[in-house]
Amino acid sequence: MQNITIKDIAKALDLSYSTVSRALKGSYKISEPVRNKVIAYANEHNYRPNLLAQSLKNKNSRCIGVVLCNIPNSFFAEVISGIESVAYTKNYLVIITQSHESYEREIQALENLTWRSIDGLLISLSTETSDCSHIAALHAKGLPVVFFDRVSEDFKTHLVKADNEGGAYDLTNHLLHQGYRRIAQITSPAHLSITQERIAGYKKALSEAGQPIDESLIKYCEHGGMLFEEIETAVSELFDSGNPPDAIFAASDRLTLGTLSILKKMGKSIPGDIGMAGFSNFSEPELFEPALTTIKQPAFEMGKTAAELLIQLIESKRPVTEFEKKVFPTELKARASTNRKISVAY
Amino acid sequence: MQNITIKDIAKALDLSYSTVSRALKGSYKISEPVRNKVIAYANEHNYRPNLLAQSLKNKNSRCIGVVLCNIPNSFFAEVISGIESVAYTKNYLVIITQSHESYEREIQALENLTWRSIDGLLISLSTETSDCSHIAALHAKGLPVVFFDRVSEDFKTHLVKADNEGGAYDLTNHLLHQGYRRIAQITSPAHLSITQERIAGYKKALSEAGQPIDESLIKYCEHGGMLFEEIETAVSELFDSGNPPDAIFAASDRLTLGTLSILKKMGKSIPGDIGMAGFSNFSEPELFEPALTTIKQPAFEMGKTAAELLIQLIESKRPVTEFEKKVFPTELKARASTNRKISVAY
DNA sequence: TTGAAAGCGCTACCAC
DNA sequence: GTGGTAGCGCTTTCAA
Repeated sequence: MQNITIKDIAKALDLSYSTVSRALKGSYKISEPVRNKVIAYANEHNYRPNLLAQSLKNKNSRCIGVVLCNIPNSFFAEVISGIESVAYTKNYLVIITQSHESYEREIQALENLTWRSIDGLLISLSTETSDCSHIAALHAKGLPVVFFDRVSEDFKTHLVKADNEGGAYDLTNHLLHQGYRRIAQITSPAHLSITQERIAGYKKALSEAGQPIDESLIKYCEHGGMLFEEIETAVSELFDSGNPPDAIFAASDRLTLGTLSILKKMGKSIPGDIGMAGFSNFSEPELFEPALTTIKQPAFEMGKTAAELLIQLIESKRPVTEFEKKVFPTELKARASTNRKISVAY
Repeated sequence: MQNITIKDIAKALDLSYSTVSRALKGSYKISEPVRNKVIAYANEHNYRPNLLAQSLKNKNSRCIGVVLCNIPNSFFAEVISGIESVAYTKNYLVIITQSHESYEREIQALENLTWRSIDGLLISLSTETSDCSHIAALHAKGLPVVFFDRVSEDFKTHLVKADNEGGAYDLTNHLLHQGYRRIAQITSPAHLSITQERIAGYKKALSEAGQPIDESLIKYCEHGGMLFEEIETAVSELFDSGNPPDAIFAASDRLTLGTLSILKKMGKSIPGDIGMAGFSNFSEPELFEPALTTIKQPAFEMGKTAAELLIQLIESKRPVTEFEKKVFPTELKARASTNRKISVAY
């Protein structure tokens, strides 16, 4: 497992360590022939600088840390691909850690990452996180941070998110156009930015259509659907109320699949008895029964942009003072689950 | 971003570096009072050893590298969770890299990982990989390696896999019991261990049932379904032959979803026109139309075991000479997609 | 243009 | 038990 080192090259070529080091870095203060000789030898013997030693010396690691709720989630899995695509070309390593929607584990993940010395952080907050002081502390110490998806507006840094309000607005409008009137939203905890935005878009569409807003139709899942039971509770509360909804709009990937699963178990006919749609990045929503109407976020692009902004921050010579807030449009794909016209009883 | 170091502690407590270092490691050669004093001071000032420095010195990194085809795949996503669950408790960091089913990228990923100094490697081969000399080189240099899922039998090391033959056998048997007779298999490239095993199980079941084996019913997808077109080609070849199948068995997650999608696009009635089932770890296969019969692998357990075996290898004092081959049973879940009795025309 | 040497933070060997 | 010191591989002053 041992690689050739600068010392080996120096010895072989009868040069000093520093000369070799400089030649390898392409310093101008080295004569052509020496530089060429060193580089040739290095290539020939497959020299690779020891990153650990470099990092120790330079106090950087060429690693970026990612904290998100969980990998199997199709939205985040795509985001990761986006992040990796740029990290790969810029020669950064991506270290992914999962918070599993727990504030505790988010803190642990962060500690672990900083302990391992990362050059920058990409984070999407866990559903439990309302206090961001653990992140603020790192940010204050100078760690570059970029938020994506579930962001905090309290930081002077870049933000990457989807147009959650627009997506929720589009989806609610679509449901209204299909003739649904009592539209429920099953959503994440109220303190999350994404929740607030998705509710705002929903209310905006209802208001514009002259529809009443019934707060009892909005069900918050405190663990973002990590606990299947909380989705079950939300759904049964909706149906057990005297005035059940005629459509459900689920505000995240997990909530969407969970709700669909519960509705089917209850024997509800979709889209006849009830319309069903939600935010989801699952790759094949048309395979579901019924094919699922979704709001899709450009997850790959979001990951890509977040990573680009972060690396820009990391590599910037002078302190950055202008920060961007990138908002990506979402895409509504109407399918059978909200289409009363092709409704089939089964 | 600066943490307190051993030197700071030594200075503050008027001790030597080495004493502090030893006290922190809980060495027996340190007097109680000194040790306690050091530990108290360290805790109070939130001392964290610099891992980079430790790694440089000890020539280990407490990182394990993982190479797999791609993260969004539900099987691998679960495997990752399993790996992380043990890495987390053993205090290892998991670095995941994707080969995207490309031999080239697998080599690059491996180079990147070793350059970053990992203590051990968990790998599932890409579909393109038939020559394992890149891995053999690292293994020969002393890097602990554990194969999972798509393994190579050419190494003296631990292997973790599913009972692919048993799973394929069970599924084929199930199809036979449902009355299907011309059962096709859409599968990965022939050189992969998983392919060979899944075909063996399939053939065994057919033979035992006295059914003929028709090689033209086995379709290999050279890229494991990464290219949607190769699945389309496979399916259309099956149907365009004079003698089409009455059931299809897809041998991986991606192939299963791809095939289902194509059959639906073709307007085939499942399970009436054709039965459909496959290997898949997708979390909600009952949401599909029709609910999908699957062979599920214990992905989490497999990841967990692979990581445990790897860490055992890494931490073993003496050279390990006895290697394990862990084979995990698969689970057949029969659902509507292979059930002719509840077949519905639509 | 090149070389010597210090030091990043840590561990381990050798004295005492 | 404790302290001094060398060295992991690299970069970077400072001299020459």
